[in-house]
Parts: sequence; structure tokens; C-alpha cells
Amino acid sequence: MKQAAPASDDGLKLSAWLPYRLFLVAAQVARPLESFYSETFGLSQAGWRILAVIAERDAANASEIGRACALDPFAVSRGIGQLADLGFAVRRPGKTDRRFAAVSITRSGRTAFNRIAGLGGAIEARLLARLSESERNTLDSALTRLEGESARIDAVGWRALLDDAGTP
Amino acid sequence: MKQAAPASDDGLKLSAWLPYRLFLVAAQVARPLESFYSETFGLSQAGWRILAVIAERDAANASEIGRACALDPFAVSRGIGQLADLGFAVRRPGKTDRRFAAVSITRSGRTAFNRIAGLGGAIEARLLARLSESERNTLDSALTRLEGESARIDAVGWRALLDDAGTP
DNA sequence: CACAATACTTGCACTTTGCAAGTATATGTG
DNA sequence: CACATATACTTGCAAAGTGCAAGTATTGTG
Repeated sequence: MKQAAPASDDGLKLSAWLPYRLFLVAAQVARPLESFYSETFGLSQAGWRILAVIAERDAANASEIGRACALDPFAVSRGIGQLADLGFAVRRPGKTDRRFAAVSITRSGRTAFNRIAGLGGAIEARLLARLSESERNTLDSALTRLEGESARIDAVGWRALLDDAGTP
Repeated sequence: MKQAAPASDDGLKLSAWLPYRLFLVAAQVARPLESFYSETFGLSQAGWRILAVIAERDAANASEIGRACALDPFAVSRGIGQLADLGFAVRRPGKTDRRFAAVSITRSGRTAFNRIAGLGGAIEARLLARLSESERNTLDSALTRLEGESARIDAVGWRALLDDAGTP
């Protein structure tokens, strides 16, 4: 917990606030990758995320994809539509239950994925190069817990968060 | 018949890819805060960022604000306009050079800021509660270096990144 | 004083997003 | 077996956000 610093404000300094710092790194690192896949393949961010999911998980349905890359059903539907238009994915009705579509990556989809993943890997490597071995391990395990906690924070909503803050 | 062929991919697993993990935490944590300030005050994300900047830095001009919260001049101008409409900020022409506007937070702007910052602090506290003291220190120093490296990554663009990847 | 430079600001086209309503399929229920 | 209900998307459209060209106001320069 923090101490309130100057007279009248609650002492939240944007540049030192953990969520903003995480956002900044994520946003700055996402921009070059995003211009790459959007200029090169005409992919949207949702399209790229879905491509990455179906690259490692064949014949996924829309809800699985949404869960795996944190997209709502609308975005997933549109993203799959985009990938299908580009020839990077195909959707077939599911074998047993035809309400579920089975989405699979195509050969050219995988080629595109590999090119984007190459750049993604290079970016990650540059970031990791700035950290020591032990820092990487700490960051890895810390991020795992932060992922869990942020999911809970998201799930409970701001009303509950303010209540908790009032009764510590 | 098609086979899932993970043999041929570059092994970038979205859920283990550092930039995605940072993005996920940042996005999940930003959502409740965003719905709070947008429902309660009608603030946009840019509006909130600018409010946070002028809460700690009085009479800033638009470029300073943009630099402090990573917004382009258009977004800053519109955000300030929104804050002015809401009565959370005022802009006056600068004392010496009247091209520069001096943006200041109003009393009601500070009240709003304090309410949002309260929730922001509660969110950060929940995240930090998941980490040990030494993890917080490691995360803090690691993030500082990641901020620097991500700014460089953003600055050089994807062409340079791919060249580097080819010639290590 | 003409002209360029700076610091925003606005208008407008274009894109993205959120959500209501729609389609197709499956699963009870009387 | 008809019919209501539920599930899994999908589409249409309006609202919101974004990007950029052009505009305004002000200051520096030859």
C-alpha cells in the first residue's frame, strides 16, 4: 500500500503505477508487430491473436478461441471471417454438434504465422536480453500470479473493488 | 484428411509470450477502472490519462502532457477538450508564449481524480499483495529496463527488428 | 513586413466496437 | 412430434474512436 504524498491528492503517479507501466511496455512492443502484420498481411490484432491460437490448437471452436486469447464472441467471429477471407483459416461445421464450427489454419496461414512469430520472437528476445536469468524466473512466476489476480479483478468489477478498499 | 502439424511452426505460444502476458494483465486490470470512470464521469481513457498527468503537474502544455502519457497531439487536444467540457480542467494561453496552452486541473477535476486514483490504488494493491517484497523490487527494476527497451523497439520499427534477427 | 516555424485545433473520412436482433442447430417437455 | 428453450455463433447498424489534411493563432527570422 502507498502513502499519500502531496497535500490534496491520492498520490497516484501515473508513471509509477504498476498497471500503467505494464500497459506502456505492452503497447510500445505491440506497435511494431502490429504495423508489420497489418501492412504485410492486412491482419487486425484480433486476426493475429486468433491465428496464433489456431496455429497451436487445431479445429478449435469460437468459444475456445475466445477463451484462449481474451476476445469476445463478436470479435472472434469477425476475426475468423477475416482469416477466412485472407485464406489463412477455414471453418467447417463441427462433427457431432454442427453449432460449433471447427476452425483450422491453412498452409498459407501457417506461413504467415511463422513470419509474424519470427518477429514476435525477436522482440521477446530483445526484452529478455535486458534481464538476468534470475530476473526472468522471478518475472515469469510473478506474471503467473498477476495473471490470476488480474482475472479476478476483472471478474469482480469496480463496485466490489471499492467495497474491499473501504473495508480492509 | 488434414493433420494438425505443430512440427512446422516457429513455436511461439501466445500464452507464454512475454508481450502477450504483459498485455493481458494490463488489459484485464484496465477494464474495471475504465468502466468506473466512463460510467461515473463520462471520461475516455485519454481523458483519464491526461487528468492523472495534470493532477501532479500544474499548468502543463499539450506536448508535455502527450509525452507524459504517450498520447499523440490530436488525442491530447481532444482529451483536454473533454476535460474542459466536464469542468475538470481549464486551459489558458501561456504567459510568455501564447501558442502554448497552460492546462490546469480544477477542484472538481481533482475530486474526480482522487476517486479514480482510489480505485486505481486498490487495484494496484491487490496485484502487489500477490508478490513478495523481493519480487516487487525485482519487478520494479526489471520493468524499468523493459520500458527503456520497449521504447527502443518501438522507435526502430519492424524492418530494423527483422534485420537484427537475421544478423545476430 | 513577408514568410517560415511552432503549437495546437478542427473537420471529415474511415475503422473499430458494442449491442440488438437474427440464423442455425440441439435439447428438453407435454 | 410439435413447440418452447437453450446454445453457438453471425450480422447489421449506430456510436465511439482514429488518422490525417487542412486551418487558426502566435512567434521567430531575414
